[in-house]
Amino acid sequence: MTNGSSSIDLTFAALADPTRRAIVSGLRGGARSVGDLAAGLPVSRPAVSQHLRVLTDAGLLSVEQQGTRRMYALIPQSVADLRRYLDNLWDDALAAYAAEARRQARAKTRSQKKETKS
Amino acid sequence: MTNGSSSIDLTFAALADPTRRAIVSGLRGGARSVGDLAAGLPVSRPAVSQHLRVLTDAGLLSVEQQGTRRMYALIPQSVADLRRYLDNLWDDALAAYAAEARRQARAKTRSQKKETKS
DNA sequence: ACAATTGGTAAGTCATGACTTACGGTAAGC
DNA sequence: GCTTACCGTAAGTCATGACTTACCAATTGT
Repeated sequence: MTNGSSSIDLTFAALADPTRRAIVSGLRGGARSVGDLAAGLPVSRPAVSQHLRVLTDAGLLSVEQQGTRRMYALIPQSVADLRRYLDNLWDDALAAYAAEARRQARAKTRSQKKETKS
Repeated sequence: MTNGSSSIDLTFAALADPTRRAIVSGLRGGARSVGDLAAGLPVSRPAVSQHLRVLTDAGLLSVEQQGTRRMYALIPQSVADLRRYLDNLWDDALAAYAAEARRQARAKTRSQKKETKS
């Protein structure tokens, strides 16, 4: 249990690329076809296909064949998983931060007593 | 307002690397020195220094010089920012998902009526 | 059957970045 | 003052991955 970053690993790697985050943002309004997505991006359609592959492998997108087109859509659950990962990080960081604040407060009090004494 | 990914961009890029996420995880319990962090990682100390630079530039970590050592700590606020980004993504994706579910339900109803009729 | 639309795959190029060793610089201890 | 501990930076190597063009497969409509 050193870290449970099996699927989280793929997710972060997928969202690291700006073009892929643009694709994800473009899918916030619902499912879209590959050509449709590529039309709004500064890269070629094959490049978009490759990005969609990465995002799908990471479990972020779902595909559905509709005639000759393939409709890609965001999977809300995957975003929820990422959120949970950050929630844990946030809780721990906050706790550590609070503990450190208390520690510094104690140290300050001690040094003040010391000054008063000397 | 096409996208507000100025700082979010650096954050995602920073967290894309597994070693850097390991560093962040190592800091969940509080501040630690460079050598201390490097001792628990499979890379050299200079490599850790470089990672710490990236994480600090992304606004994820803070540094504090203590004698000859430099203590790095997680900044909770940065994690909170990331969380907000995902919250927006999650809300939109959920709404689109729900809308799509309704659309499919309508389409199914129509096709069933059609079948009944024919 | 055939042409057109749509999109995935292959092969190759090129930039980015993660890592190493070597070095320099600063603060504590003798 | 000199050594020791700690750490950032420089320079160079090497793997990864993002992108391109070219090609191929599948579906739709005439």
